[in-house]
Formats: sequence, structure tokens, C-alpha cells
Amino acid sequence: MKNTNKTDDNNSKDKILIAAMDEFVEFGYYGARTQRIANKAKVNKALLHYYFSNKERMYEEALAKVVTLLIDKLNGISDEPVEIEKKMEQIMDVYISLFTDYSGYFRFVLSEVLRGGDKLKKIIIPRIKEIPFNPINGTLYKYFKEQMKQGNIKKVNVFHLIISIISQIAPIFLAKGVIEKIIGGAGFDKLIVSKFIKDRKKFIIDLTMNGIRKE
Amino acid sequence: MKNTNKTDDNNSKDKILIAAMDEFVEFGYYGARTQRIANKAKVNKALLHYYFSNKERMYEEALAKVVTLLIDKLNGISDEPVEIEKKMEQIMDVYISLFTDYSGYFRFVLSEVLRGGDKLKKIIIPRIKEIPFNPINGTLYKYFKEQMKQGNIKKVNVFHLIISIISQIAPIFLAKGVIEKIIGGAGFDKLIVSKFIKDRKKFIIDLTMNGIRKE
DNA sequence: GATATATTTAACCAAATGGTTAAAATAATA
DNA sequence: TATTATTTTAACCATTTGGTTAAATATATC
Repeated sequence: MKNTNKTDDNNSKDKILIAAMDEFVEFGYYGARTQRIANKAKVNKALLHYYFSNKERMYEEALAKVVTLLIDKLNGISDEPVEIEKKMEQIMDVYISLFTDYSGYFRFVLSEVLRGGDKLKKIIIPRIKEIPFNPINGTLYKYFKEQMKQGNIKKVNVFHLIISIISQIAPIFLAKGVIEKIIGGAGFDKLIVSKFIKDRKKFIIDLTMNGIRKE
Repeated sequence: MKNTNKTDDNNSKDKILIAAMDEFVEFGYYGARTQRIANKAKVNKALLHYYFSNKERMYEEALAKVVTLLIDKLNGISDEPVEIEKKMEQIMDVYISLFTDYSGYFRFVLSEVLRGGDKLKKIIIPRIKEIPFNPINGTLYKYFKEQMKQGNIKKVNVFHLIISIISQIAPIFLAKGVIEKIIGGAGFDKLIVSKFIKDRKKFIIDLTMNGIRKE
């Protein structure tokens, strides 16, 4: 065998999947053109058929690959019981990276959710234990539970707390597009995305810490 | 003339636009089929051509219609200077309605954003003054500024505060799909969406109020 | 060198697509 | 009733689509 199952982005199979993801995000499942995917991956269209048989399987494999990648990324938050503000920083940084550096992957998954998310279920269910904020044994969930038990923060609903933290950072995912394309040109061009992200990060930590800090 | 410009959902033009929106959300711009749109609207395909000439204009008109509808919805938040917790309730209710009752419209706009949002700019720019949280003269923006001036809440960045409030409620948009399709079936079926929304609303208000309340 | 895998070439095809047209029929209005 | 606006019918078409095939070539492995 020449290739392994690992993602090295250098073998044709992976190059096709990356190209497919780009194509699916930009044009949607039905608008995606296999010929364009082949062009982007710099392989022949016949090779797509060789590896994936058809468009649907290619889509499913691309989605599975992306979900795997994102879950791994999410687990980049260290497991150590650092103090809360440090932990908040870690969470922010991982999700900022997710919504900026990996925004293509994230958009792919989100567009699948918008379409109904039918393909997602069988990909995510087997891996639900790996998701840090799952309210059974997620590492993040357990961390905040423990902090609460130790009396370091107020008693609040931990699941909702984690959702609040993550959802507040999510708008930076829209920031680049919105600032540049919608607000931009109307006199807001000077608002630099990176400043927005930095400010946002600080604001969320402050607001949330004030919200859960014990008097 | 038989029809006016008003949206009454009973004239064919509006029926086509509604059907088009559904189609565009489900299949994406390129995947959308004009024949299916005609079927959904219960009109003949030739009528689409009669009103909109082509697919792209139909898409643009559908998007403009939806944006108008959503902005009107956003302005459903009363302008009165009620006390903050009351105002928070109002904001929650409008956005909950937006993310649940009007989720189809919202998904349409979001999918356009995911595709790049090129069509949105020229639709939103002329109406930016009408958006309650725009940081120039948005009603919501001015409300919180005033509350701050009166010393009723801490001095924080109002723009980020509004983003935080709205973004925290946004996950309920995903809740229905995620709970039913992804988590659902794995033993979480009992988590009813409406309970999640109710809990979420309370949590956000509590967390945010604690975050901005003066000691 | 033999073997297996990976990749390209170049052609093919039935089906579906968005768009178009012209004429007729229907409904509303004045 | 005459006029205008709305809607349907039924056909047409060039182009593109996803998918398929078979044979050739390239590359790695043993």
C-alpha cells in the first residue's frame, strides 16, 4: 500500500476531500461540481469515482473527516485543573482559532446543519463522549462542576454556562465577513477584525467572571 | 392593477418568493430548481420568468423580502425606557421568536452569509439605521448607553454587551435541530426544546444582570 | 523484475437544467 | 364591454450534469 488512513493532505484522497469541502461550502451539495472538485484537487475526475464511487459518499467522507478534525481541535483545551480565568482564556483561544483559522471547516459543518443535519447524526453520536462540553462526562463540563463543588464559583447550570461562553465568542466567526462585506465600505473599514476579536475576548471573560464570581 | 407591493402571501408573486426561499434554504442557490419552486408555489414555471426573468433576480428579491421582514421583526422591541430586566425580557422574546417562529427566514439569511454574503451588502446598507443594535443610532444601543449614563449599570462596552446578549440566545436556533436529530435518539429525547428555551432565557438574564449590575 | 496500487487520458451518455417563446385563457378593472 | 393584468399551456433547446468505461501509464512495494 502506498497511502495510510492518516490525513497528510499530500495523498490524493485527502486532497480530494479538502477540495470537496471547499466546493460544498461554496456551492452547496447540489451546486457542487465534481469536475471543479477534481480541478481544485489537481487530479482527474475519474479518480473521484475510483475513490468514492459518487458525490454522496464523497460528501459523507468529507464531513466525517472535518468533524474528526474539529473534535480533535476542541480537545486541544488542556485537561489540567488550572484556575478559572486561565481556563476561560484557554477556551477562548481554542474557539477563536476554530472560528477563524478553521472557519472553512466550521462553515462546512454549519451549512450541513442548516440543510437539516441528517448526515451529522451518525458521525457525531459515536463520538459524543469526546466532545468537551457534553453534559455527561465532557472534560469541560466536569471542570466547571468541580470548580463549583470546591466553592470557587456560584452555583449555576453548568451546561448553560458553557453554551453561554462559547456562543458569545461565536460572533467572531461572522465578524470577518460582516465587517468586510456588509458594514465595510460604509465608513467602518478601520474596524480591524483582530481588534474586535481581542476586545471581544476580554469582554466575554469580564462579563462571565462577574456573572459567576462569588461575592 | 390586481396586486400591490404589499406582502399578503396570497398573490402569486409573494407565493413564489416564499417558495423560492424554502427551496434556496434546502438546496442552496445552485441546487435550487425553478420547477420545484413553481410546484411549491402552485404556479406555472413560465410565471417565474414573467415576474423575475431569471433565478438570480428571484433570489435577490427573496432575500430582500426576508431581510425586510426580519428587520421589522427586530424593531418589534418597544422603544420605551423600561427598566433593564424588563428590557432584557423583551429582547429575549423577540429573538426567541426570530430563532424559532421565523427560523426559515433566519436560515435563509444565514446560508447567504455562509456563501459569502455578497448579495446582502446592498440590501442591508441602506437600512442599517433601522437595525436596533447598530452602534450609531440603534434604539437598543441608545437605550443601554442611557442606562449607563444614568448609572443604572456598570460602564461596559455597549456594542459588545448587545452582541453578548443576542449571541447567547442564538443557540436555541440550533436547539431544535440538534436536540431532535443529533442528540435525540441517544437517550436525550426527553429534553424538550421549550424547556431548554425557557431555562436558557432565565440563565442569560441572570448571568448578564450579574455581570453588569453595580454593587 | 514482478506485482499491486495509484492516476491519467479521453471518450461516452442519458437525464436534467435554466431559460425561452408564443399563443391562449382567465380574471380584474374601469 | 373594452382594456389591462395575470396565469397557463405546451413546446423547444443548447448546455451541463453526475456518472461510467476501458485502456494506458506511473509509482511504489516486495
